[in-house]
Amino acid sequence: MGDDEEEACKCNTRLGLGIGVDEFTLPKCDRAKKKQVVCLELSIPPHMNREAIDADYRIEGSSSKTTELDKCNIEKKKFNDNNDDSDSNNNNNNNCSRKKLRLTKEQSTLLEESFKFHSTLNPTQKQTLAEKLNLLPRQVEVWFQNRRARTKLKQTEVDCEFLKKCCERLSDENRRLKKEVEELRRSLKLEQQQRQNSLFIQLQKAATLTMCPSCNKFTKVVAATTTTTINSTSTISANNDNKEKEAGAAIDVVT
DNA sequence: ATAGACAGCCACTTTACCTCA
DNA sequence: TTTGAGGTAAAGTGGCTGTCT
Repeated sequence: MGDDEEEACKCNTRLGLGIGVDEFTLPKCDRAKKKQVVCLELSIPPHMNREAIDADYRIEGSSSKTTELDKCNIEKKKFNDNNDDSDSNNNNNNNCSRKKLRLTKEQSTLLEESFKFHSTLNPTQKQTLAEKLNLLPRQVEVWFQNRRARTKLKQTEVDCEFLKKCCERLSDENRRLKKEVEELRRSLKLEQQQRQNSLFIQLQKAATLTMCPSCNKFTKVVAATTTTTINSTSTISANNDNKEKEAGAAIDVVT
């Protein structure tokens, strides 16, 4: 049992919450006793001191070309050198598997440039790029997948904005056309009303004329008392333009 | 022609890490 | 100085499709 393990047994700084027995998360001393515990693991792996963690968590900006995965492997190697126990090794693997890779600026730039050139990679290109960047081909592949997703998302946002603007423009146009239609309807209605009014007046005038069956002359009956005889050929014109004139004349006659 | 293995991609999700209030 | 929320990006997962045997 290593010193770290001993320390963990003496001073168990773990928070536990779980169901069943998790032998991997138990210190060896507890494992040996097969303690049944409920635990929430919140512990710093014994092989990682504070400096190691801090260094690992701040790769960006570092001039080192070493990747997280490499570091992980280094850590694994270190750990394996110090610990022969396979259970502890598994625990270490679990911790490393989800440590997040932070790409350096150089790596990001090179990946971006390759992406500009071709958004998908064939296996050879992937391998070459991975070697160039000191990354795993899988990491390059994942980066390209995520990059494609980001591009698509951005394009969707752009499209969405464009469609929104189109929609606004069409709504405005629709409102404008509706208004125009409404105005046209109103003026048409007014015109119709005016026509009806003038027709009505003409009809009224026509109703006041009677034709004498014997002499074929129109007689305008103004009132019960006064009548005037008008020559049909001269005063009744088919021409609508003259109707107003006639109406005026009729009024003169009436007086 | 068909079934199964496999690889690659995508959509969605999880997780580690960072920034900022 | 600490802390929690929210954002970002790497990585995990599952489904789909095309290719090969």
